[in-house]
Amino acid sequence: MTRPNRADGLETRRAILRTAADLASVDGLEGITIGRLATELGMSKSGLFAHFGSKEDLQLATIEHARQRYVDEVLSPALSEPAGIVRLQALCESFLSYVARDVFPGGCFFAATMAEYDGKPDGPVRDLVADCQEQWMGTLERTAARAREEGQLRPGCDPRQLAFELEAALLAANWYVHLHHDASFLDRARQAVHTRLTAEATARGRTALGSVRQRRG
Amino acid sequence: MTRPNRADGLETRRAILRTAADLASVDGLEGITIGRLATELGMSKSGLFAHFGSKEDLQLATIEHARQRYVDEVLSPALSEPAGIVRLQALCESFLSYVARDVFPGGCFFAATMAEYDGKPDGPVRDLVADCQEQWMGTLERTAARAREEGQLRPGCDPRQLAFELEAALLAANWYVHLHHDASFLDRARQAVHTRLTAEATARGRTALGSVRQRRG
DNA sequence: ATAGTAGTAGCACGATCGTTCGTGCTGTAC
DNA sequence: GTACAGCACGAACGATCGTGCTACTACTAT
Repeated sequence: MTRPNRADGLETRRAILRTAADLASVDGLEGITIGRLATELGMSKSGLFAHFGSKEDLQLATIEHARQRYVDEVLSPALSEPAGIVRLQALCESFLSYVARDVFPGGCFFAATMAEYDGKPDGPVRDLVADCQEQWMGTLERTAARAREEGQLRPGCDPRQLAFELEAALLAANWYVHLHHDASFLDRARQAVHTRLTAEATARGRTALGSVRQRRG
Repeated sequence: MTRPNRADGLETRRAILRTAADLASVDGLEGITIGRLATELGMSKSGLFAHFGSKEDLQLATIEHARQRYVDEVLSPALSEPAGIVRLQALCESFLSYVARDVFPGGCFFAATMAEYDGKPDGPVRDLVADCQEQWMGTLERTAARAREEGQLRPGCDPRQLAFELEAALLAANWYVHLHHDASFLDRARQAVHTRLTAEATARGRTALGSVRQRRG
């Protein structure tokens, strides 16, 4: 049995947040309970609670933890691809892979929390959730805009509209995969992304996408 | 003050379910509380509870009530349009209108409950929610299939894929309208539906869609 | 060796959860 | 007029909620 060390606090805190994020992806951020969380981690309610000033603080910290996990699992891999349409495609595929890999047990953490808070009145938690969502959509949009600048997308293409439609397919896949226990919805989303991208792509854009596919195939 | 009549039971039950569905669209079906519901309706917890054998029964009844409202507000209006691509378009527009009209205060009831239960283990409530979702997607799919039979959609068009992509746009609009308090996402979805339908439509299909648009001015 | 600090546990609080029970009122049926 | 069914109520149950307060332990710094 390891005794608590000087630096165990941060370690414990991390473990709490990891478990909290996992639980929240299933039961929602409001569904998290200090008691359940403590039981899950084999510690006392009060011991756990002492790491946070309030449940709201815990929720906010959980979101930040999940954001970091999202960056590591979805954003970072895709950012190694060249900016433009290839990266845009990579972002979509990265998200679908993240869903397929069950990075969070209940599906995408942010999809779950967005759905949980979208009808609720404003508040710190809701605001942070909305901010995360906005940031992700912004990434898609900026990547699409860059692709258009590179001449890979039609000049008339609306980056925000394209981001909206891509994100819609990704979100729908996330829901249906879990709701119907059917991973084939990931391929439906891939199909949708492919259709949408090639429809908006210029010849140069299609070439860029094609060369990636060849490099991988 | 009205005294209870012989038939007041059903009336009260209906009022309970109406309020329960409204609350659930905001806070989720698990977020419903007998106490809050009773307070909201100005009656006692026990009096309310007596109408249902358990909270789960209340949840199931709430879903059935919401399903009826959905039929009235979304399905029925669209079913007066001629079968095929016109009806498919009408179903999408009907859904967007239903979101815009705030039929449920927290956005689409079924989007909210689907998101709430998609990561949870099976159970009667989850199963019913999944069934509702499947039925709606099935309606979109069958309508698309019919449109293809009518020669309004390309022979190579996959009705289920099309239904998935349309539904994705509708769902995304539902989330973002409320999350960002920005009704313009409804137009984003309209744009997506239009793009998708015209891309899959034959000349005959486009004519059918066009004549409707003209008829409406 | 001593004081101080970080981390955890124990215990208790008021509130609220879903649920049960007994009671009373009202309108209908005999 | 009396019995009954339908409906709602208040009180109370054990459980769990978020949140404090106190005490103990292990480590660090002096």
